[in-house]
Order: sequence, then C-alpha cells, then structure tokens
Amino acid sequence: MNHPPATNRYRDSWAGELDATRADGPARVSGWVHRRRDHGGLIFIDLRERSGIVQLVFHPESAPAAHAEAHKLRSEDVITAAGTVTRRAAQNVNPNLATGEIEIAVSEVEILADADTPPFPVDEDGPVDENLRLRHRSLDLRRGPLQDAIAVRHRAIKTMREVLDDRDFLEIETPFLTRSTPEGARDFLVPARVAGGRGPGHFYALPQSPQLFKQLLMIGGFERYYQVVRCFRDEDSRADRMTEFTQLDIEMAFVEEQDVLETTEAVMGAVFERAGLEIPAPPWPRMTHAEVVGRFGSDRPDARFGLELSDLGTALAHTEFKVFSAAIANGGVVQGINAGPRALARSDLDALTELAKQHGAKGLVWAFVQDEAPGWRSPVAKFLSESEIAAITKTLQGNRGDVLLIVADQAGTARQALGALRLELARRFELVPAGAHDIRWVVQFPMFTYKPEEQRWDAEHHPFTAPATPDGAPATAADLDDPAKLLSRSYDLVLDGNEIGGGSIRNHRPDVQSRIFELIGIDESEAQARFGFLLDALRYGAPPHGGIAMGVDRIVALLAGRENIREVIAFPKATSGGDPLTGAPAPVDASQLRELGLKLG
RNA sequence: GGGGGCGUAGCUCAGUUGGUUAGAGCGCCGGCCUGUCACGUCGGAGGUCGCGGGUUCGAGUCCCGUCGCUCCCGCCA
Repeated sequence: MNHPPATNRYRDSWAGELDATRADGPARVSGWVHRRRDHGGLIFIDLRERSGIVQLVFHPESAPAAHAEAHKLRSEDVITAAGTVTRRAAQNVNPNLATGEIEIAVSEVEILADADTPPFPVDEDGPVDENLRLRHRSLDLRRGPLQDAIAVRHRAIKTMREVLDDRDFLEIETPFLTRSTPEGARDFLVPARVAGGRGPGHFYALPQSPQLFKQLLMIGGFERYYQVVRCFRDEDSRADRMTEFTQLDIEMAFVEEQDVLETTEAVMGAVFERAGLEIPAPPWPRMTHAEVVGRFGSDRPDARFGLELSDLGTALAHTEFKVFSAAIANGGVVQGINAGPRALARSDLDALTELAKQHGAKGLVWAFVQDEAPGWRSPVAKFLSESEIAAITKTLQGNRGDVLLIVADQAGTARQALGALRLELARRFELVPAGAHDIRWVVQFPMFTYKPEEQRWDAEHHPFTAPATPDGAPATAADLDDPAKLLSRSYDLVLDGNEIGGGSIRNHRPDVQSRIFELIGIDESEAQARFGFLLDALRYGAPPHGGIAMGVDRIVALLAGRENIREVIAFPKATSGGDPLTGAPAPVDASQLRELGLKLG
C-alpha cells in the first residue's frame, strides 16, 4: 500500500506499514483477527489486512474495557483497534514480522463483525481440499498464496497494457454475445429470447476468441488493437486450461511475422522483468515446427534439458526384427532417446512402457548399454544383429550404463510417446536445472492436417491463417493446389515447455481465403452463411494483418510458480466445469425455459 | 468417452491379516497463565469412515455400483 489510507472511523494507518517512525504516536487500524494469544493477563492479537500484519497488545490495567472485549475475540472476527504505536523492547522484537519492531497498545477496540469458526485455517497456507476452498472462496482469498497470486496477475496485466499503450495500441472491446466462430472447440451457447425478430430457437455463442472481430478492426483502420479478454471453450479442463480463460489479444495491420514477434517480445520481456523472472533478452530463438517436433517430440518443447530424439531408420535400414521393419514398411519410423545412466528397475521400465502406450505407442523397447557382447542388455537384443545394436548405440551416443528407449510407430505417435517419456524422465530425475528458463518461438506450423476419417484437410491453426510455401514465403491462391506441403505463417511462444501464446499472419485477400474454405470442405454458401461478414469486409480493402493471443492465466501461473491456473484465478471453475461456489450450472425455472421456447429433453 | 489417484473428526492425516469402545496433530469449547508471536498448560466436546448394495458371525478394511474432487489420454491452442 503505497498511499495513505482514507482517514475515517475505521483506520488512519495500514497495519502492515507501521514502523518505529510512528513510535509513541496514535494509530487506528482495522482488519481480521489473524491469531490470538491470550495469556490471561496480557492478550496479543495479530491483526491482518491486505498490507500485512501488526501485533495488538491489550493490557488489563491500562485499558480494562478493551482487554475485556479482547477476551471475546476469535479467528477472523473483524475489528477496529485504536491505541498507541509502541516500540518493542529489544528482546521482544519479532524478526519474522515486517512490523516486528513495534506493536499497538490498544486503548479502544470495536468488534465490527463476529466470525464463525472457519472451515479451514485462514492463518496458515497449508494444503486444504480444493473443493472446500472453492466453496469458501472468500476465506481462501484471504490467505497468503491467493493474495500474492492475484497481485502478480494484476501487475502482469498492467505491464502488458503499459507497453502496448506506449506503442499506440488501442484497447477495444468486442462482443460476448455473438455468433459461433470456427476455432475448433465446442461453443457455449446462449439461447436468445429475441434474436433479431427471428423468434425462439436461435442461439448466441460465447466467443472462443475475438478472432473475427479483431480482423474487422484491422479492416476498420485501427491498425493496432489489443484486449484483455475472456474467452470460452466448452471442452474438458486440465491443469493449464479451463472452460473460461483470459487472453491478451493483439492484432496489427501492415505487418509481417517479425513485427508481431517483436511486439510480443517487448510486452512479455517487460512482464517477465517486472515479475523478476530471469529470461534472456529478446530476440528469442526461433525454431520451425518441423525441427522442434523432430528433436523434442512436441510442438511445445522444453529445451532446458537434453534427451533429444534421434531417428534410427538408417541404422535399421535392413533389420529383420519385425517390430522395427514392419513399422518402417508401413510408412512409420523407429526413433529413440538416450535417457542417460539411470538406475531403472523393471517396474520403472514397465511404468515408462505404460506411459508410452498411453500416448498411443504399441510398446517401448528399452536397452541398457554394456561393454560385453552383444552390446545391450535388452529383451530385444537377440533379435538384432550386433552391427545394428552398435549402429543404434552410436546414433544415440550411448555409453556404458546408459538406458536407451526406442519406439517404432507412425511418426506422430512415436514422437509424442518419446516426447512424453522425455518429460517424465526429466521430472523423475530432476534434469531441469533449478531456476533455469527457456523461451523460444515455434514457427511455420503445417497449414493443414489431413483427416482420413473425414477424407478432408483441416486447418491446423484456424482457417484465417495465411499459408506459406515450404520455404516459408507467403503463398498465393495457386500454391494451395498442393496442400500437403504448405506451411502456415503462424507462431507459438513457448516458455519452459508451456505454450503461452500463439498467432499468425492472416489472409487479407479474399481469393486465398475462399480457396482455403474450399479445401477444408466449407463450400461457398456455408462460408457465406457463417463468415459472410468477414468475407464481405475483405472485399473492401483489407490491409495485410496479423496478431497473437497470449494465455494470461498460464503466464501468471508460471510467474507465480503455481502448477495450476486455478491458483491464479480469483473465482475458478472445478475441473468438471462446474462452480462449487455458486452451484453453476444449475436448473432454471420452467417459466424461463418457456420464454425461450425451450423444453427439457 | 477412456485410464490412474484421492474421499475416515471442522482441517491435515494414520488406521496392521476383516476382530474389543475408530486414533494423532492442529482447530474448537472451558479452566489457569502479564511478553507471547506455531504462546504454554490442564480438562472436554466432536465421527452417516462420500453414498447405496453385497460377502461375512463380524466390514473403515474385501466385492459390485454410484457420486464428488483431481491428474492424464481423447478433445482442446
């Protein structure tokens, strides 16, 4: 609290900021009873409010009425106390308390509100069942961790706004009640009582992102837009994602990739710096999607430790071991990582195999490198020639005692499994150096992925992303005739293996945009029906434009050192999507449904 | 939709091979205590072992089902 409190009947001082300069002077403070230590004679109360804690002392002789009142105080009662700031005797100083050199000798106390005994301790930060915390969120919010996290969040968002404001960005609001946009996730739908006179049975959708609106703002000539905005996706939650979440949404006109990346680096560099996170100065490294997937088995690489993937196709070109030869013959790959000299028991290897299977692999081959023939201790050593074993060991740079882990499968599956194994090994053996951070851009994602079950191409990012040729140059409508090879002008920002933002240069030419819709199976009439308002706008002179969306919740969680975004959101949902605090989602009255023209199915 | 973990006092947890009256610490209530700051000390109250069913002479413990929370896969930037 770096400003003086309003002087009123409740307080003239912040409790956490009193110090010896105020000694012998009066002070009036208000807050919650943090702890009480009743000595029969003397009573000590730790008073807590947002600025911190101060010790109140009640003397039975000098202030008998206040002392009698203090007898009644219990945890979390709300009080106002007035008295004299007193310097503590040397042996009574509490070095663990910011205000530990002083205390307030209370002459008057008023109980403003009695508190029931709290359902969990508010005066300590220990673990408590999360559902209970969510149900009593106002109590949980009083505790240190959430007080801190919410403040970190505020400072991060404030920094974002400051940097963008300095660069002439305008913060512009976009609608929440809108039409379903094709981000790929399930929409939250809001039934409309009146929808443009069209009557019941029509729905709004809550935005998955303001994507189309920010593009319209670019076409509308604002050139530099941002918004700290809530987005909604009706999909299952995880530790790093929730049905509603906050993003920093940015869009710029007359720009190329470099401009968006530089802007983002300026914003996020300032955020990290102000939060005290030691991140290298920009520009941050850029790697293509093809490279990171090949090396780390993930499009959000954690490069703070090794264990990179290697392809073993060359070493196994003529192998007769069916598990490997069949995978290669089926268009797949054999890839491996060197886990290093790890003491892994059979049960550990079984657990790693299970992890690989969970990520779609059919199995996991493990081998301990040894000096004696055949060079490996492994269940599959007898199926491989000594020269194959030697070639694999060399490719993976194996030394005696190293554990080699190998997966044979379709490329995507093998990489995902090895990528997951890599992270699990890093966790288990603490391979990430303490305090180390890694930030990098992943660029040039594939433009399309083929969906065999639907026999069509789908946009990897979203359909408004501009395509690029295989060498990364902007693609024309004609280049779209060969979709498999196309890359996109997209980019993700990855911090310590977490995707914290992503965006792209968009299509500003209607011919390219129409061709993309055609490719992903949206015909002209459907495109017109769903995004006609954007296609129309593109015809009237759209500037080249692009932007990015940063995941505020994830970023703040990383800044605050929390494993879960619910720890940096004041009122989060549970994993189920429900809200234990309000009980939402909840039934509504039949009359409300009637007004909407809806019936329960 | 699928897999793993958890659910015992207000909180955090323990609970052996199925066996007497289900325990601990903290908190809570009461007594004592004038320098504590995780105050101390003495005493006390407090239990639908998530819920339902089953096996058994006997279930917190074993079986089946179900609900909630959580982590992961799918899904989702």
